[in-house]
Amino acid sequence: MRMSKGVEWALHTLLNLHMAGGGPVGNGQLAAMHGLSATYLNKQLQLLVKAELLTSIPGAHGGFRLARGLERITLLDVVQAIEGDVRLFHCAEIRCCGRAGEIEPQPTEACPVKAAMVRAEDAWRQALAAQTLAEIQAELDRRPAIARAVHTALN
Amino acid sequence: MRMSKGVEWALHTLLNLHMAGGGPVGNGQLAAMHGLSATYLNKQLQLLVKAELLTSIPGAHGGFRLARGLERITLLDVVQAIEGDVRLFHCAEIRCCGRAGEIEPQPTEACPVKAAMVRAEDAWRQALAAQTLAEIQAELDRRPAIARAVHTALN
DNA sequence: GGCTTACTACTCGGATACTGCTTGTCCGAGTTCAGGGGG
DNA sequence: CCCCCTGAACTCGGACAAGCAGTATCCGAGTAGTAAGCC
Repeated sequence: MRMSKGVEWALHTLLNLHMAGGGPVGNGQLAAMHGLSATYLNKQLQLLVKAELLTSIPGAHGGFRLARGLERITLLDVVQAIEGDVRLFHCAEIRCCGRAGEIEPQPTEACPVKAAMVRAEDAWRQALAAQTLAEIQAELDRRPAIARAVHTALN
Repeated sequence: MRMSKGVEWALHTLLNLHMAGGGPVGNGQLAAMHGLSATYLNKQLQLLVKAELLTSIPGAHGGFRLARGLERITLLDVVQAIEGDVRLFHCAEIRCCGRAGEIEPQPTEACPVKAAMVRAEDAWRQALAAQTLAEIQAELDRRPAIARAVHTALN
């Protein structure tokens, strides 16, 4: 039960794209920014494109660009784009198998175990959806020197 | 990012042990209850023993027994026992690698990305810790016939 | 000199191997119970 | 009749394979810029 490291890569890369200023930035530069594998980062960025968080510009001087402002991108958007299905607990309905299935073959009500786990996961998802990348960027902006350095490094 | 199915197995088995009445129940019977692989279920139950949620009685007529009442077992206890480390997001501190590392080699403050993800996970863990198995059992007790059937099946 | 055209370099995008964890299985150590033999 | 001993059956416990998702990599398709050639 470990989240893919692609999520961390995607989050930092989205922030870097914002600090870059809006112009398209190539995959190679974005990877070099954090010493990542360029080809694998590309895979993650393609997922972000598919989720319509990024737009890709092919050809020379192409690259990736934010599809919308950071204030319109939540943590849940990023996690969902990279991980796909964000459900942690998958109920296999084992309560209807084996001897328990003989007792109650057709589940008349929802599984209480599943319901409890879903409640907890909803709290997680709501917390993810409540935080936008703009808020994280605001934290980074408390040290403007870094933001400026990133900007020059990517331009 | 999928939770081990051992969590579902453990939750249902703990509830079954409660309905069994307190006497030790063998691993084979517990597995047959839901048509599970007995040997693999045993692996999960050993984790619960190590977490002190269950006690094991060796020898003939032995088995597993709840170490404490359901009202003192939370969902977080079970998830933590099976999954071990319950942190979903592992920050690799990539902000200090590559060219970004040249800008800020020594992180003076906590990583805002990590902090945001941890906040969301804390909401999840709190929601897990807030729900006990006794509350789930209360839902099941709304149909006493099933609880009785499980009791007789395990005795 | 200006326009067309072919070439090159660079980009994204999907198809292809490798690794580690989850899942599943097996066999051994230990304990309890039952039955038989002896006192 | 009671006690002891031996055996067997059953249990847990850890060590040993198979499958699959995550990880990493490579190569092809496409586009923009550039430079040369032609009008």
